[in-house]
Amino acid sequence: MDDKKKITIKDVAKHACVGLGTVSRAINGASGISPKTRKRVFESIKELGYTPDVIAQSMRSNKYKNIAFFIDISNVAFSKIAKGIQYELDNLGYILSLCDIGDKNVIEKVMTFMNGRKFDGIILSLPREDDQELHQFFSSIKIPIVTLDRDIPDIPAGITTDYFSSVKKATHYLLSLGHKGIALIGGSRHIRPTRVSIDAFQEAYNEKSIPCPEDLILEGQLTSEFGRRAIYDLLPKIRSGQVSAIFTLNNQIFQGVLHVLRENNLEYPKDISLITFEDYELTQLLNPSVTVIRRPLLEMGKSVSRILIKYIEEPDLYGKIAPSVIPTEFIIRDSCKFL
Amino acid sequence: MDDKKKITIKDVAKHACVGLGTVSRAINGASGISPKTRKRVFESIKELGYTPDVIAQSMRSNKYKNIAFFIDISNVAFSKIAKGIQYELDNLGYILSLCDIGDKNVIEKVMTFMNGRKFDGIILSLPREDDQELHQFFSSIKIPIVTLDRDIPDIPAGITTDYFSSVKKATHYLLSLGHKGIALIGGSRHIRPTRVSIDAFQEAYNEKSIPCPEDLILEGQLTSEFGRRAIYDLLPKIRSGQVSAIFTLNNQIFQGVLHVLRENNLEYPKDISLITFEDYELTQLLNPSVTVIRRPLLEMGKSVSRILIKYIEEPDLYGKIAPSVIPTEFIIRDSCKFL
DNA sequence: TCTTCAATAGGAAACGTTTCCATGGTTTTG
DNA sequence: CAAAACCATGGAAACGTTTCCTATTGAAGA
Repeated sequence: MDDKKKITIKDVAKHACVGLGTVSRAINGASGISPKTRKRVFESIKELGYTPDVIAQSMRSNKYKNIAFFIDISNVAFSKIAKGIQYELDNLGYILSLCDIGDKNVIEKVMTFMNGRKFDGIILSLPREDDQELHQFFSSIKIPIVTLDRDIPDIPAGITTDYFSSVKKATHYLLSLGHKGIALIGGSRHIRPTRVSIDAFQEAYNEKSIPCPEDLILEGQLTSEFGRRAIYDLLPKIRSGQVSAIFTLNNQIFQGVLHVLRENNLEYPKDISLITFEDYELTQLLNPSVTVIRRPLLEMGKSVSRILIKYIEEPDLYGKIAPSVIPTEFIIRDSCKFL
Repeated sequence: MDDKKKITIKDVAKHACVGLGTVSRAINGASGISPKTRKRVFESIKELGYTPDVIAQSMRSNKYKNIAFFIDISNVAFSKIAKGIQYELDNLGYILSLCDIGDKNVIEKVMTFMNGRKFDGIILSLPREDDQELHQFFSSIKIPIVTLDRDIPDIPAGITTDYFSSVKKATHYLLSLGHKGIALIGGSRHIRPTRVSIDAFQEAYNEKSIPCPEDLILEGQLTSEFGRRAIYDLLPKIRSGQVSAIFTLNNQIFQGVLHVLRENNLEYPKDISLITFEDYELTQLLNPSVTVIRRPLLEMGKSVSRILIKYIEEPDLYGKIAPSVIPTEFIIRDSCKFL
């Protein structure tokens, strides 16, 4: 009935007997308006049931209250990170728009997604750090961008997870159990988590003055396929006792490894010791349970959002805030045996 | 340098020596423009590197190319469904905006999320179907809404998963193995998947003329806490042999159950047989592997998106398209024993 | 050849805000 | 007490489109 016409700022102005600008100032909490008038305006707003039109607001102000998030949805970490991001953005009054870059043609996906759209900021978790085309594309965008655990030139990191200390601790743990032949299966050095983990792995060996078996550091992709292939190649060395432990750097690789071990009737920790990244239902409920490095995924999501929003609201700070360093945790369970 | 000013439709018009309306018509593929002119306009667009301003377009056209998706992010099904939705929306030129309603205050979350925002449509996966407040809120919204596997008055279902036949098949399977005391642990009857599953469960018993043990149908929430509590109460009956199989209706309940079984040194399938909903890394990699009912999550996401977009683009059809019926699959693995 | 009609084109108005500028009133200052 | 400074206020202009109305053109019909 009475909602046949949309209520606009003009109606509010008329109802409160003030000018357009005054209503706008009241809404935006701007200065240059007396408390008395502001109160009157809010009364009219309430009485008329007025809600600002966000599109019209965006049009004038170039603020969209909208954040784009690029990530590989297939990673188990995704859900919890997304939950953290959504939680925090909601608190701060922003919307989360999601783009999956789990499949091959990342640049194409990114470009069609961004095409003509308006966002206030971007959270980026790219599958590799050295893609020139992508780097160029994102450099050409003039809004705040932060990475989630990636080192990309010209794009500040929102958060940075401290893999180094836990990986070193985990490696020391294996060495102290008597393992010498530890195979490390990860992504590529072009991605921060893997790169840092490899460095820590090597340093752990060095600190114990044990030569690090470089040929057991297997770089590939963070997929179960790569996990399967890698472990398959290792089977002879496992059987000969040359390799007695496997350290996988993400859940997908871990799952691939586990599959092949099963197929070959190899049991852990009897035949092989296991450590992996990412603590989730699988590592907890497997029997025996699996020793892991845990990242606080929810907190990572919240943290990265907070930094991005700060950059958006204070553009002068852009790139000047040190990324939050997120601690990790080494959790010993039952998947490694004493040699 | 030359990008100090934004290129607008006016610049294109000037460059192509045509009027504003003509450029607009060209962009939107509208009629009333000759092929020759259209070509010239497109040349200018390309030459100037013009991209339409989506905000200004939205302002005039009331189209936003933006879909809101409400779901409990903590459910394992979420990732794959989201992947399917994002994939399809991307194809159709829409953006996916995500809102987590996994925590308690659903209505509050929904309202702050929607507050003043503009979407073309909504995909809804509510934690219960009988929340009056929510129902009222969504009824007051005048854009297309579809549910994901929920029966909610006045809101058409986008898809509907066929639980009935697989649950019946699964129950028959257990009965044929000699199990009589099967405990069914699910959510509440106020949610379609659980309701349909209970019906199928009962019918399976009836078809075999075996009295259905109504007291073993446990309704609660789809959480691991409820799973723990339910199984805990069942322990005496398991030990006495009164209950020999457990059928859990979602992954979170299943995980809770598994935890308690472990804590009590009960092994499956030796001490208890298990069947659960949702096929994922855990059910595949557990040893023994777990017999499951699988839903094609990716396809569910794609399907529901397609229907929603159809409703958006042809408003006359709203509510008139029968929801896609999504089949499920019963996969027998090693978690049930022959009594 | 003149009239009619359809197709194409141009551009003003409108969408609902924010921002800026001008105005008038009040307070401060010397 | 006059001048200066300040503040609240109203409203026009602008943001970049789409839509509608009007004008022009050329073809078809008589």
